[in-house]
Amino acid sequence: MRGPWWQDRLNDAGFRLTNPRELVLGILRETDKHLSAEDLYVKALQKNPSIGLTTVYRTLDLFTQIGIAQKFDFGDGKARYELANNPLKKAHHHHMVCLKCKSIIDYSDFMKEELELMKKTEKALSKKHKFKIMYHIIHFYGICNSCREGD
Amino acid sequence: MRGPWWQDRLNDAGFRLTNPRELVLGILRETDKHLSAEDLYVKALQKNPSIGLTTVYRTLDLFTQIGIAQKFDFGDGKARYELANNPLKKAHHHHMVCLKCKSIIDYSDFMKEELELMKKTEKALSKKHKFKIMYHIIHFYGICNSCREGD
DNA sequence: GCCTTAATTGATAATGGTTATCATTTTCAA
DNA sequence: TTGAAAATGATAACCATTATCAATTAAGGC
Repeated sequence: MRGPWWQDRLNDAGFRLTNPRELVLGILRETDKHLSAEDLYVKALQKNPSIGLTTVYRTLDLFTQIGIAQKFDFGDGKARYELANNPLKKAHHHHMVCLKCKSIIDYSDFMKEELELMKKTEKALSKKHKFKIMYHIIHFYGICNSCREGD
Repeated sequence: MRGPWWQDRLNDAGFRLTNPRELVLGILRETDKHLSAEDLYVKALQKNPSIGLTTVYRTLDLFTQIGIAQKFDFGDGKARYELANNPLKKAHHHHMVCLKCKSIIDYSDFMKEELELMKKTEKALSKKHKFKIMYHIIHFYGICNSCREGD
């Protein structure tokens, strides 16, 4: 019997869909933001006061490795996570990060062209390096408008 | 009087080209690897035993903000740095990162198409969001060949 | 050159996100 | 039901990075 895609993904990779994992997954599915491990832990506590921070970290790491979630680093010292196929998110998007204030802007311009190119590249790289690619990330780094004015 | 590009970049941004900065820059220019702050510090110590780790961090941050260097996070807990225009490096390249062992593969396939697309995107985003873009990053995340076999 | 002021530096301590450890609990299959 | 393996959670430890602050250095005006 096949379940929802994330369950299949877990099972196929040889892992169990446990309560804590389901909980974290549920939170990821409900938001359209980039949540940190701490963010997720706090939200998880509200639904299950016995969950541990370590488990949240472990779960996020697992999700990332099997392609359920994506891990981001925006340079502010803590990692952020997003569900890979988030129904609430604009289908596919990327990020612009301010090197000063670490603010993040999502954008989704030129996605069609970009997706094509990425798909092509991904295919070639997978083959060439025998690499199982889970996801890709594109970041533009620079200085945002308000930080420039502050000079 | 204009000096080399990095000096101009510093001056134009209102900063001085000091000894520690010149030292860090020299090390970045001599390598084709992704060095961590610690790596750079150790190398710097050999040439100037009085340099401080804090200064290395500060210098790298400064270089990143004014576009002399690029900062990378490959998920192993420490940031890496590369010179923006490194004569030793393959002109333009990107990275594939293993989510398990954190190994990094540089690649430079499809660079022509990619550069075109990025340039176009960059232009549009800069204008739309009044964002001064210093550099972009493309990462493919997945599981490398040897980590897959280890399953 | 000398002086003034601001920029820069470096030693140290503190911060804080993440991971290691390990005993306990849960899950799945026999 | 039962036993082995997987998963969990509390705690301690780790370690990259940043804050602090007194000391040093650089640049421009005189």
